[in-house]
Amino acid sequence: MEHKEISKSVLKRLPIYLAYLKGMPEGGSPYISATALAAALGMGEVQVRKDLAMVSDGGRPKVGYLREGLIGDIQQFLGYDNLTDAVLIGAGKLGQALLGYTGFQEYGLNILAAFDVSPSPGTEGGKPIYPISRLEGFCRTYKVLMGIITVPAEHAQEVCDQLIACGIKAIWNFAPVHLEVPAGILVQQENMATSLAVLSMHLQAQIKEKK
Amino acid sequence: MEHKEISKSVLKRLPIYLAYLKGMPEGGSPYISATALAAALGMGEVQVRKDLAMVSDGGRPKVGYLREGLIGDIQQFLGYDNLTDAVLIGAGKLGQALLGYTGFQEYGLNILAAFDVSPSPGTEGGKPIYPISRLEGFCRTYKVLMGIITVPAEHAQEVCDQLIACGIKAIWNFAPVHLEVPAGILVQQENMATSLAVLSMHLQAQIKEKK
DNA sequence: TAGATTGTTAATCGATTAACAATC
DNA sequence: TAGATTGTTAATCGATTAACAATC
Repeated sequence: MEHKEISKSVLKRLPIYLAYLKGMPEGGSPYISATALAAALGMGEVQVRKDLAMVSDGGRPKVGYLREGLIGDIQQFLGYDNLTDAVLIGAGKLGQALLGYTGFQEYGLNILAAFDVSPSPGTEGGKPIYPISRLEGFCRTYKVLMGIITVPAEHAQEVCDQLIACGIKAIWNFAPVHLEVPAGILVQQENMATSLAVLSMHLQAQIKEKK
Repeated sequence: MEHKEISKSVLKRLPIYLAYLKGMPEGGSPYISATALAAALGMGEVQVRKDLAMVSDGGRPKVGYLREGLIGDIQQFLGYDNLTDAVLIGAGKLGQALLGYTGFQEYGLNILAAFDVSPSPGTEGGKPIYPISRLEGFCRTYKVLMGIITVPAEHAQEVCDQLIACGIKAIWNFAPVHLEVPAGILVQQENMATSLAVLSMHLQAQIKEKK
């Protein structure tokens, strides 16, 4: 299916559908309707239908989508069928957690190695940890396009600049700072504080209500 | 300042302003304007001004906001001035990373303890790890309202149900599954797959362009 | 004063939702 | 056929942006 223009909000919902579809119990019907998917995920029926129509044309009236086919279509759309190689900078607790997480393969992400200013020698989850001095050579050799930043906030910009100098085009930033980058480089900010703010407000409202 | 109705999108930007304001170098002007803040963060000038107006009335024409005062206003608005106690379920890599992260205090979050089905005895980052059997007693004793789920996807719903049974009102879920909860309970989904999707699409577009 | 900045009111934009026609 | 489901077109809603008046 040809890609139409797609909004960021649709893009963010696709992995949610994908996770649900993959997690469905085997043995049931091989079909799933947008209606059923919407109900299971607590989302709007029309929204789901529209989203699915954007990535797949396998929908059949009265029947719905073939589950397997839909999974394939979403994966292909998201580019999960060809793995993206990435490097991770900062092998602290969070960095190690990400390194050790085996689920990223399913999302098309393949972390090749980690880099750290003072790497405790050895590997983590089967992935090597190198000194940061070897970063550029590594990135050039393997033509790495994605970098994951898990260093403390105060070093994030510096690391970011290094990654860009190494030819990286997409950055997944877990440090709670805004990164300044040239045009053409995408920064995806993973901001825990943002999520916390939403939760915190909810609890405040709860507590107030109780009074 | 009295709280007006606030949209989720504003709520998500406030912590970003806060982080920047806190990280500003000392010694400069004690004032900061919405204009300057917008420029530094690469955001719309009017948007920032409107957001700030929502949480503070310390803005003075020609001068801007007193940095200290603005920090205080945002923190108060987000409820970061009184700590929220939380429990964490699932002391795997990710759970340990969160337990060990000292920065949450700044966001008003205080993780009291972690729980796990088979806890390796001892503590992590000064926080105790208990067997899950002690969860309910603990939550009741300390009147905990927030739970953080870092267990594998297949156990997330079960843990979620337990937390709710313990009186928890807000859940921060790191497992990549949709949680079914009764009304009045807030689930904040921390979905890495979502961020990855955005990055993945960007790289695909990049690669295509190159051809 | 002039100019930078604030806060507000109106216009635009985009995404979600509702209504409906098409299909098996 | 009747009914469930699809996909599309139009209406609504909300958030962002633009224009402007107010202030020090």
